[in-house]
Amino acid sequence: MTIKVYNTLGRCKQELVPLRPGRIRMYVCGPTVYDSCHIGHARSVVVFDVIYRYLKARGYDVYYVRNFTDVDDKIINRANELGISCEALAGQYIDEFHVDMKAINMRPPDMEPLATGHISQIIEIVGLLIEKGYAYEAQGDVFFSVQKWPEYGKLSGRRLEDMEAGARVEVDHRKHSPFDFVLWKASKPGEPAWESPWGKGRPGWHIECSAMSAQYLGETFDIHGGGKDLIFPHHENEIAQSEAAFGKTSASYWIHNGFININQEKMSKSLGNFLMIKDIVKKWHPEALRLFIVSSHYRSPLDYTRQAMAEASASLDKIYGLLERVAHVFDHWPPETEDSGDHEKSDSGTDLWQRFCDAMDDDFNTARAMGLLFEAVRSLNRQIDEQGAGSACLSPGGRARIADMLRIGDVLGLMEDSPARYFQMRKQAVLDSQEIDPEWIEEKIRQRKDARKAKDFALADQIRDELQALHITLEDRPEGTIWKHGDGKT
RNA sequence: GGCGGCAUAGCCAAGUGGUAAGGCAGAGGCCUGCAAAGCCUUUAUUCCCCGGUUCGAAUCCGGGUGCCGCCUCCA
Repeated sequence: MTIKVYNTLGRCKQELVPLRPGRIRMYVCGPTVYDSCHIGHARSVVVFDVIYRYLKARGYDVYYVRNFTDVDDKIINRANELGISCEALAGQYIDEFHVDMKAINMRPPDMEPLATGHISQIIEIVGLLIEKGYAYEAQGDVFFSVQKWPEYGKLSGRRLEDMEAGARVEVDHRKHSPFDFVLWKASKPGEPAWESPWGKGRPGWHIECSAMSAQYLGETFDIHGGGKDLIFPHHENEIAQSEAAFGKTSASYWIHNGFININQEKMSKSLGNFLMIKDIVKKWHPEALRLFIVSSHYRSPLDYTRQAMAEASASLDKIYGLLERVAHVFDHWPPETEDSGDHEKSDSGTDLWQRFCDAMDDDFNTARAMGLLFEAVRSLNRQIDEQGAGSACLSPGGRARIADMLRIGDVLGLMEDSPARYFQMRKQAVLDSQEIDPEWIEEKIRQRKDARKAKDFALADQIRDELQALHITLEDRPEGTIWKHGDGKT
């Protein structure tokens, strides 16, 4: 079984062949830390988190690096506006980023380097590029000369001539070509600055990634990822400078995730429709956000709407509803499911994990994987129905299927809560949003129970309707009545 | 102007040559005092349009239409 990935470099699916068997080195462009993380960051970060988890689940030794860009124009501008130092601003948003990542169940990368921690490596690469004739200095700035690099444009599929024909191009007469980009920037007074052979300055945007990826993963590594928008110019420039400096291939596979729109509009400052991760997780379970993201293919555009999130949330309820039944059957969570180990087909034939791998091997097709997951949910619900409540065990096939489901959850970052905790959280959200005392609900349930006992169904139904209007749904179970969050329909 | 992508049921979304996954919503049924949850059945003779290739196309080719992204900071 081989994994196929869509490589932006070449624009086709290719077999994933690691540079060294069994080992994968991947680098993903992290955020520029000058503001809070929005849902677009969430998608990128979730997509690569799932890829990371999957490769590990498939037995690869993975080393995953995601950087922070902690020096650039936006940070400087913002810090000046706020009257604080760049370090303080960056530090604040790095901390916030970590809080957000934890909230959405991200596995931390193996390394999270800072651009400012790698100035000497950056200076070294810039020097190398000048030495080799790919870069030139002009009044303290150092530019990369795109005309000296014949392969410039190979990632984004652009040709210099085409771009020059139509693009709006800044006029900087020191540049040999309008598309030359800055490797090292002379600092203005008050800006962060480091000593360099070209005077006091700071790194350009792209060079940091060349320096950090080379340092932690080697000059050639396996996977380089990021958002689609980074293809040009960021990754195009990065690939040019890295390959020119080191004289070898940079990354084998370039993976780019698609964008998220909000109600079919691009997120933008002017529309004021930026959705921050910290706000989303206040309203929804973090796994609902993850499920929303993995429900479509990572390269497709994704439209965020309230309804789409509500559907993702309902889907998650369905999954946890099954887990709750499983917990009840086993009287235990997590259930004691003897892991089927090599996951060969058991008697009743669970090849769920294998089919999941088939989907994921095809360019990380998580949408197809979700279909499999829901089929498994249905089949397990059916099995539990057929056995009847109180039955203490599930067939070996059922147990293996549950084990597979949880294993899939480990990859997608779903089903990581216990069902009890999950529904408790959902209930708590109802209580908090309406300032309801749970004891009051219990009292209502007792009143309804008495009414039902007395066959006063009119009263019983009236109580239930009253609760339903408050988004509280009752379920009469053999062992008694429980309540769950509901949609408020009466 | 250049480069690239997308168009599948009411909505979301898989499916790259062999006869349309899955979720939500809807309808009917089982269960229930009635519900809820769960299960079962059902909902696209058809995949934007027009041609072509093929025994066979949502899938390949040509043309058209409509959306969208990038080319400037952006995940």
